[in-house]
Amino acid sequence: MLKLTKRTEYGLIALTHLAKRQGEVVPAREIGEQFPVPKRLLAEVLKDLGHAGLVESTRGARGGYALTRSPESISLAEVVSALEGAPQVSGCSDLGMARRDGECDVQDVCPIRSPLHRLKDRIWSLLDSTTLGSIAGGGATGPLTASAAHLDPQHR
Amino acid sequence: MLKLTKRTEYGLIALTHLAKRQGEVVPAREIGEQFPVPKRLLAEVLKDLGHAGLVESTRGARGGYALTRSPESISLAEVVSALEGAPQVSGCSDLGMARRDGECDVQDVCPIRSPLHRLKDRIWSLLDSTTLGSIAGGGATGPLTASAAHLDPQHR
DNA sequence: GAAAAGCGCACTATTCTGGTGCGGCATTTC
DNA sequence: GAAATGCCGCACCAGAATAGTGCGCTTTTC
Repeated sequence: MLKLTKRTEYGLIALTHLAKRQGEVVPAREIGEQFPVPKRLLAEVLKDLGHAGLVESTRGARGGYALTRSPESISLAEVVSALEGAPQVSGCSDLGMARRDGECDVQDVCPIRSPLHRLKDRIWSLLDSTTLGSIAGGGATGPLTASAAHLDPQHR
Repeated sequence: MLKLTKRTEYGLIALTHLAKRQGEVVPAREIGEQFPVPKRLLAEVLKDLGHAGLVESTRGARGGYALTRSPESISLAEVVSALEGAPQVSGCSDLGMARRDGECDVQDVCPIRSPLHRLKDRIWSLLDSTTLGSIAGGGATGPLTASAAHLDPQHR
C-alpha cells in the first residue's frame, strides 16, 4: 500500500546518520545506540547498502561504515532499489522486461497497464529526484516544495 | 514496496469499465466475464467502492453498478484510499494524528519522519491529480491530455 | 591473542494479501 | 408470489512478504 518497508526506513536513518559524519568510519553499533532500531536488522540493511555500493564497509576493530559518495548524489530511488528491489506500482511488470507466464492475470486486455506504468515512472522519478542530502538536511524533499495533500488521510 | 494491491488493480479495471458505460448500470458479472478477475473478489472490491461512494449499486434482477460521478472527477487517490486505506510512506503516522504508543519505533528522535512525510504528500498529490478519466482514456496519467488510444497496442 | 566489528547463512514469527464459502437480503421478471 | 438475478456480510484458509533473531566465522586493531 504505497509504503516503504522498515528496512528502507532503517536504511535511511543509517544513511542520514552517516551523512552527518562524512569522511568518518562509523560502526553500526553507534547507530544502533542512537536509534531504537533492532541492531541485528540494521546490520543486515547496512550489508545490503554496502552490496549496492552506497556505503563502504571497513572490517576490524576500528571498522564501520561510511558513505561512498556525497549525500547530494545519493537518491532515494537508489536506496529503495537497494533495499526493496525495483518498485512495481502494479503487478504487471515493465513493458520492456521479460515476463513469466501468468505474471499478469489480465495481461492481454488489461486496460490499466499503460497508465499505471506511467504512474510508476512518475513516482520513481520523484524518488529519484529526492536526495539523501535533502532528507538528512531536513530541508525540502526535492526540487519543488510540495503542495499539501488535499484529502485528509484517515484510517478506514 | 510502493506497489498497488490486486484489490486496487481490480478496482481500477472495474472503474474503467464502468467509465466506458456511463449512465448504464452494469452488473459485476459482466466485468468478471470480460477480464480474468476472480469474480468473488471483484464483488468484494465493488462493495468497497460502493461504500466509499465512488460507485452506486442497484440491486435486483437488472441491478449492477454505475459511477456516481464523471470519470474526470474521480481521482486515483480516492480509489486507493477506498481500497487500501490511506497511504503511509513510512511507518510513522502523520504528524498531526494521534499516535498509539510504539507505533513509530524511532518516534522521538526519528530524523527522517518529516522528510518522508513530505514525500508521502508528494506521492499522494500525484495520485490525487490522476483521474480515472485519464486512466480509462488511455491517455497521460496526468490531469489532462486525454488522447484516444484505448488499449495498449504493444504487448509482451 | 583478545576484543571489536563486519560477514554469511539459516531460521522463526507475524502480518498482509489473495482468494473462497455460504447464507441472507433486495428487486425485478414472469 | 415464486424464481431468477444480483448485492451484502461475515468468517475462513493459504501463500507470500516482512520483521526480526541465532550463531559461528573472518578481519583488524591494540
